[in-house]
Amino acid sequence: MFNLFLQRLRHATDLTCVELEVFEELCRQARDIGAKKYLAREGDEIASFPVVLSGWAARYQILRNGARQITRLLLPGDAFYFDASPNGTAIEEVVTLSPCRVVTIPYSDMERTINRFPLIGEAMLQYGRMENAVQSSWIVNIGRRDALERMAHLLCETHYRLQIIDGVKDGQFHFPLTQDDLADVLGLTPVHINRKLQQLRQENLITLRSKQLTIEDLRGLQQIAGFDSAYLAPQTRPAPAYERRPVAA
Amino acid sequence: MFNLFLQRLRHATDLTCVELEVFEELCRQARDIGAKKYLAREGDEIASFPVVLSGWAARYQILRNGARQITRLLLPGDAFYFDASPNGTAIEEVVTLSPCRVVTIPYSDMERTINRFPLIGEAMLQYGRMENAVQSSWIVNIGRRDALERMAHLLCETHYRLQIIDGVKDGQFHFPLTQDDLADVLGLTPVHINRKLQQLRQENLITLRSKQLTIEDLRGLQQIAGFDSAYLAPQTRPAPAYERRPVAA
DNA sequence: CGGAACATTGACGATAATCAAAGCGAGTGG
DNA sequence: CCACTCGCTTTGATTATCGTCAATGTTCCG
Repeated sequence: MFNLFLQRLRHATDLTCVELEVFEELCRQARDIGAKKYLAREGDEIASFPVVLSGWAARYQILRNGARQITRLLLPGDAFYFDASPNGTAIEEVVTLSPCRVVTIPYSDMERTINRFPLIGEAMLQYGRMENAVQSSWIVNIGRRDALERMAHLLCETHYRLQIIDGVKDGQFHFPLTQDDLADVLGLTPVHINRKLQQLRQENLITLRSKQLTIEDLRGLQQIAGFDSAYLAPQTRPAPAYERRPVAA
Repeated sequence: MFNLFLQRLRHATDLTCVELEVFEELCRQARDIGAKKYLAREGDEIASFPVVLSGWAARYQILRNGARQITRLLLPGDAFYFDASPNGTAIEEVVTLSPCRVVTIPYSDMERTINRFPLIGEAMLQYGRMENAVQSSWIVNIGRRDALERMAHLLCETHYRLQIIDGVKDGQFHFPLTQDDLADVLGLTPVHINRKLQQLRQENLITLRSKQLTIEDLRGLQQIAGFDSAYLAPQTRPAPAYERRPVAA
């Protein structure tokens, strides 16, 4: 199986086949995990570097009143806690939204690989920046777009991110989120999600049946969402020396 | 003047006086900037490392319809584009919300300092993680809290972040945001902000006059907000080797 | 076949947005 | 020193988006 985390990284920087193969090696023992499995509980120590190789997961927080807000979608190739410190404490939990294959890479292996292939380290920084950009765009999305625009924007973003890892065929892809999940991503209620989905369908923008999503009119969706993929695109210029930190062995 | 960026970093990791002094050196030529100055325009190249030494600024995005969403508040000691690549392109603009003192540190100086004092590099990683945690919490805040809770949470967060840099005296601090600014932080309208502020005042939780904010009842505010400062606290454990990347000279 | 999870529908209610006008306050210029 | 202005805040009336509640369908899966 091709390593999707690397493919994400590869989107950011040119990695050679050698580097890809080495990294592949790290992912020997991926394990399968079912849907709705809770993979980290609040307060757990982050002792390694888990990556989703296939399937979808989500990071979320729960409020006192039981409300849930999903703060990131983890698509195939995404790291659980890229933004967190190893040895740190998880303040956000992760749940799988579909059956997943997950690798847990020991930090020591990570280190070694980055040492041998600095480009991988650089690609990881790039990947981290993309994650940040997505976080910002979610704030804008939830803060300033109405329900329909929000949905449309999320679909455009997801479509784009899946394309990077060849997860889209003819504008069609696997979309395992329930309407409850969608509600918790977009800060709305399931009922409202339902109605807005119907609206998107009626306007022939999307088809969504049995977790299979087809973007019928990408332009139209992007138009509604005001979607501009610039924030998801990698920075083309090479990072300066001080960011290319080789890892101490 | 004491370097507030370093004080932020210092909150994360123990830095010695020597390190502080060296960094101080970098900030010789800070410059004063008035309120409502736009410090980066969309598409500008990020050619150096600007830091707010005093005053407040904000990173934001503008939508087609003219709506603005602020995605981060830059308090004294915060870096403009910590999450972005040097040589990258700014997709978010920055505006000062009060008169500011800003230093623009050349990346070369940055590099040199981090090389000499790896702890500073480590502290910067820690700082970056805190920024990410704040971003996540904003998503939760805007997505799942009602107007009053949102306001309360923002005030708690800001209060906490200012405390770190000794910016609070007796629960009182300078709060330069207009109600329009607040609206663009919290994803609401100015009119609604006004009404909710009055509510907080009536319940004797805060006093806000001529940009001076007093937290009259911190417990009460935290209670309303469901505020837990854990996400803002530094990770106590040392970072593992692979994150302590010394910078190549 | 039966049950559970998920999707859909309708009626109603609440929070927040919109529109528009009036008040306030600090700084400016005559 | 006072009137004037401009930006900001406050207020009221009305509207709309979205939430809530509850019931009914549908799909999936053992």
